[in-house]
Parts: sequence; structure tokens; C-alpha cells
Amino acid sequence: MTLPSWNNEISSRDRILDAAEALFAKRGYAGVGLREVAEVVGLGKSSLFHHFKNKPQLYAAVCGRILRRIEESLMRTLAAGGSPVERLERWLDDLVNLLADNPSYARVLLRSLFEDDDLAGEMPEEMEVERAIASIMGSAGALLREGMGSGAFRAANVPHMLLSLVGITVFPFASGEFGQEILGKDVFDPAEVQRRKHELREFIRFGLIARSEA
Amino acid sequence: MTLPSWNNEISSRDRILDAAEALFAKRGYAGVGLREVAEVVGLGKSSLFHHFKNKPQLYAAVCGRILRRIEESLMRTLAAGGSPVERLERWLDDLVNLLADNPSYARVLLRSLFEDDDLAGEMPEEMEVERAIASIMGSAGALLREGMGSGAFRAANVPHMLLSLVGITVFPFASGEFGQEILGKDVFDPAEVQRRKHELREFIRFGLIARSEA
DNA sequence: AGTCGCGTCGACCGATCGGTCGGTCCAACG
DNA sequence: CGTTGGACCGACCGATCGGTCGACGCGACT
Repeated sequence: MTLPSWNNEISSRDRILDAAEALFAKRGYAGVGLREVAEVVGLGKSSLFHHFKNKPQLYAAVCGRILRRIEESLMRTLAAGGSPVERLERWLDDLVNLLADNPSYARVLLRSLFEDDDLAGEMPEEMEVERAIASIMGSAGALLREGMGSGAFRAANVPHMLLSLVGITVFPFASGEFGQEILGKDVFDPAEVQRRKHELREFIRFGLIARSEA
Repeated sequence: MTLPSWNNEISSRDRILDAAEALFAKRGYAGVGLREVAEVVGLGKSSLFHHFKNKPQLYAAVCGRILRRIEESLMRTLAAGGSPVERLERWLDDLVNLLADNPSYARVLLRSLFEDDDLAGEMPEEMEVERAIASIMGSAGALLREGMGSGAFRAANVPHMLLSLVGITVFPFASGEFGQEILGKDVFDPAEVQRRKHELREFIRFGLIARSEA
């Protein structure tokens, strides 16, 4: 097989995934040509087809890699234990860190949610994507239900709360120039990321409306 | 000019905008060909260029029409007066109604935010889009600041709160099959829309963490 | 030495892309 | 009546799309 583990070089496959991830984030699935991906990587276009059988599978591989990393990170974080509130806040902090450290993630994630119909065929890569999504959302939903059962969380509709949490955490890091114009600073600026984490926690703790001391 | 107001027919221009809006929502800017737009409308592709000089301008017109409608609706809603809390909740209710009644809106809106670089040239249509966005977000920001000043809202970072509100209101209606899978029902199902409005209001009122009676 | 297979490549394919061009039809206007 | 101008069309353009093909360089193994 000749796959020495003491090999510093990054495999062509990973370099293709890196380039495709950045491009898909910037211009979306249909907006990216394989020629451009190959050119960024420094390969001929034909070489891409040696590592991925076609464009949909490359796209699925990009999405799958992101979701797998998020899933792995969240599983590790959740396994650390603690009260539901602690775990939820750690969950969100962890997710924000991941999105902030990898500026492509939020956009690729949201964009992939918008591509309903396409990506036909039950390819293994495609199934992996759906499995990871189900795993992540399942864990989050279970955490919400546990916290509501124990009285730690306000009683709310779990599915709608899940949608709210995804929107509130993922969207800002996908908003690009829009977010930059609103914040006055880059969304990925470390100080702004820190503030985002704080504001997110406060929002979840207190909402927006001031507490009337009744 | 021959533009009789007693004309029932919908102008070709509007029918083109309708078709393009639905297609852009489904497959994004790069994923839609002008041939397909023309075919849906029932015109020859050449005719599209009679109403819009090129593809970017058609896209800008689609986005501009949506933003103008949202802006108009929000202005009307905000002008009705009331306390900051009342105006904010009416603002969000109104926005949800608009997004729920026009399933293309949320997706076109979010997708357009993701297209940073493209759409070059300072065309009038392009400027209209940015003006409407600035107007909407400006009004919302002013409302937040007013409410915080009067103590009706918790003191929070206004720009981050704006991003949170956009994410929490717009994203669910753009989430498509993802949202459907989580909710178990169509996101645009009237009952689900009603529930969304309720959960949104509760989230903003109380956050998620239960109140400890301290 | 031979050869096997992985990774890479350039040339090429049919299809489709956004956009142009010249022309037709027809109602409005003088 | 003739003319004008808006709406529309088919044919066509060069460029690019995703994808295929056959070949070549080159380690690894026998």
C-alpha cells in the first residue's frame, strides 16, 4: 500500500477537499467549476476524477468531512458531563469555536441545507452526510428534552428550539459582508467571536425582554 | 404609452420576476439558467433581455422587489406605534407572516447574503438592494436602542442582537427539507407557522434557561 | 530486468452557459 | 395610409461546463 505514516505531505485528496471547501463556501455548488478547483490545488482537472468519481460526490465529501468534525467535537464535548445547562452552553461554545476557526464551515453548512433536490443517488458519501446530521440534531434534541424534564430549561417546543439554535449560532458566521457591515468589524475577528459567545449565552439565559421584578 | 390600468394581465416583466424568484430560491444564482427561466415564463430566452439587460440585473431586480416589500411592510407595521416591546413583537410577527406567505423569500434573502463578491458594477438596481437592507436594519437597530434606553429591553450588544434576530427568524423558513425533517411537518404549514410565531416570542421574552426564583 | 498500479496529464466530447443579432408582428399615432 | 416603437422570436456566437480517454512517469514488488 505504501502509506508510510511518517509522511509529512498532505495528500492530494485532502488538498482537493480544502480547495473545494473554500470555493463552495464562496460561490456555492453550481458556481464552482472543477477547473477552478484543480487550478487552486495545482493539479490537472482530470486528476480530480481520480480521487472523486464526480462533482456531486466531491461536494458530498466536503460536506461529510465538515459534519464529521462537528459531530466528533460535539460528542467529545457532551461526554464531559455536567448539568444540562452546562452541557448546552459548552455545546454552543464549542460550535462557535469550530465555526470561527473554520470560516468556510457555516456557509457550506447552510448552503448545503438549501440544496434540497439535487445530489441524487444513494451514494455512501451521501448517506454519511444524513447520518451525521441526524446524529448531531438527535443529541441536541435529547439534551433539550433532558433539561426540560429536569426543569433546568423552560418548557418549549423542542423542534422549533432546535431550529432557533441553529439559526442563532450558524447564521452569523455565514453572513459574510452583511455581518461585517452590521458589526463594523469582521465576524471572525477574535474579539468579535468572544463577544458573540457572550451575547449568545446571555440571549439563551435571559432572552431580550427585560425582567420585570414581579 | 398604452398602459391601461384596467388591464388584468400580469406584465411579462412581473411574470419573469416571479419565475426567476422561485428558481433562484431553489437552485441559487449560478444554478439557474436563463433558458429555464424563459421556459417557465413561456417566452423565448431572447425576450428576457428585452426586460432586463443581463443576468446580474435580473437577480438584483428579484432581490430588490423582495426587500422593498419587506421594507414597506415593516415601515407600515412600525408606524402603528406602541411600546418598544409591542413594536418589536409586531415587527417579528409581520416578518414571519411575510416569509411564511412567500416561501421563496427566506431562501433568496439568505442566498443573496452569501454572494459577497459577485454582482459587480454600481447599477441602480444594485444600489436599491443595499439601500433597502440598510433601511430595514437601521430601523430595527433604532428600535432596539430605544427599547434598551427605556429599560424595556435587556442591555445587550445591538449589532449582535440584530444578527441573532435575523438568524432566528429568517433561517427556519429557508431550511427546507432540513426544517421539515426536524419539525416532522412542512415549515410552511399554517399550524407550524403559528407555533413558530409563539415560540419565537417566548424565546425573546424568556430565553431558554428556566428562571430560578431568586 | 520486467511489470504492475497509482497518480497525473493533455486532448477531446457533447451540452449548456450568458449574450447578440436581425428580423417579425402588431397596436398606436400622424 | 405609412411609420414608429415595444414585445417577441430563432439562429447563432464564443466560452465554459462536467466528464471520458489513452498515455506517461515512476516507485514498489518479484
